[in-house]
Amino acid sequence: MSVLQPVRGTHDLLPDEARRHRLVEEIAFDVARRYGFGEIITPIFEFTEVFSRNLGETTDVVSKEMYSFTDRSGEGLTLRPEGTAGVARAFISGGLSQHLPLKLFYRGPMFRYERPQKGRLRQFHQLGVELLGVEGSQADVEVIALAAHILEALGLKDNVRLELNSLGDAASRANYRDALVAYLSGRKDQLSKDSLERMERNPLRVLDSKDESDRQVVADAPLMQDYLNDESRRFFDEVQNGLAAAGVPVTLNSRLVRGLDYYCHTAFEFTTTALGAQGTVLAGGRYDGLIGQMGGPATPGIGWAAGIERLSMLFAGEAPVVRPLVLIPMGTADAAVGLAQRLRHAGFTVETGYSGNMKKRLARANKVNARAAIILGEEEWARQAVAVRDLDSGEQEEVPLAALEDRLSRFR
RNA sequence: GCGGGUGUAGCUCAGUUGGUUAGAGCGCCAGGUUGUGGUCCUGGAUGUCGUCGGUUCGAACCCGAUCACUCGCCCCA
Repeated sequence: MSVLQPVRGTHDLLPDEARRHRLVEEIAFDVARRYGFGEIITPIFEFTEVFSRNLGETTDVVSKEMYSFTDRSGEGLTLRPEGTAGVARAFISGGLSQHLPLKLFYRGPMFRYERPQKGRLRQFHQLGVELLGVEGSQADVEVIALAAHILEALGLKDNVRLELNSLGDAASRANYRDALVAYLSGRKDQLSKDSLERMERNPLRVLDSKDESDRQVVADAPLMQDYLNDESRRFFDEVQNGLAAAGVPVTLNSRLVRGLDYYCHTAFEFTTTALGAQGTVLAGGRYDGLIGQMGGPATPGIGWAAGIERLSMLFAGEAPVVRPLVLIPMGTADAAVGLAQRLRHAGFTVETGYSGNMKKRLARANKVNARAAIILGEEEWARQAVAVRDLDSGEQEEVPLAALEDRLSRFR
């Protein structure tokens, strides 16, 4: 351990990267607002049970990836590994069932103890949405259309593919699970050791295996869609029709499974091939049972989350930087301070150098991509004027102080 | 948690079969202009060669451990 290194799997977002990160967030939130979503900010840690009881005891996230600790009063707390459970908890704590349907947007750090890789960190950032209180498939359609819209706004439309599946309701899922286990049990000798474990913990995961032999077994396995009951079947059809109407292209993937237990019906992922082993950029699904299971009023919900670092790596756009004006005092330091404040209060972005002769100060102005330099020479100052130099054209003129804001307005 | 690769200036990277003061480009600083930038010229500073230990007369180079990054598995955003 070297104290001068960031903790494994954590990263500093240095100014250039921080700007991209914030821009991605803002683009996403801007689109979400158009769909009526408002921001919710919940704590980054919760009582451990908020996650351990609701994500599923056997899931990887709960069984081996949580940053859990005991605080000074002996409470078991956990740094949030995902956003939905905390939002659901806040929904209940805050009595928000009075405000359904509810559309929430969130963003912020998440924590999972995993082996870091490209696009996979121990502290990473997600943005996501939750739509609570709508039973019908319009909610699924709107939330997925919003996701597609955000990815499009980020210029990623051609880099991602939407994969969709239905996990059915609880009854359908249980039936299917039994059928799948029965099928797999007859072929244990052909399954990888990972998949034999999956059969015990979460049989649906076997469908997702990358092992060649597993894939051959899975190719002939029973399909979820054949086990959907009428209700689930109809719901899935509605979602597909709605997405078609919204103009969102879909790839059906009957092997798409979600990692957390609370999902039902709609499950989806936007995937890319540009991030190595980390193909998922944005993923989510419906979780009708979660809030009731947590002890709140039975409330359906659907949502998704996206990894901001992953989005940021794919995002080609440049975060705009305001071009400042640079003030250059020549033996007029106090006057420069006063003028800088005057211009900042008038809404200009003003930088002042801290040392050096004019040559150095102009060179630095260049480096910060300044639009213009305002030179406070003693002679001009005596005439109540300054020299204004356009750093793009090189043109320079003397401007009376009284007219300064006016003359500078074109450099805004 | 498992397996592979990598680790030399702020950045991108050279560094011959182990041999003495470890290099380049970019960037940075200074000067060429005691009130004028972006180009150009000149000069300068870079560094526990990831860390610790071992082999050797001698290690950036060989060996071991460790840390970090990276690729894949697991899993996921």
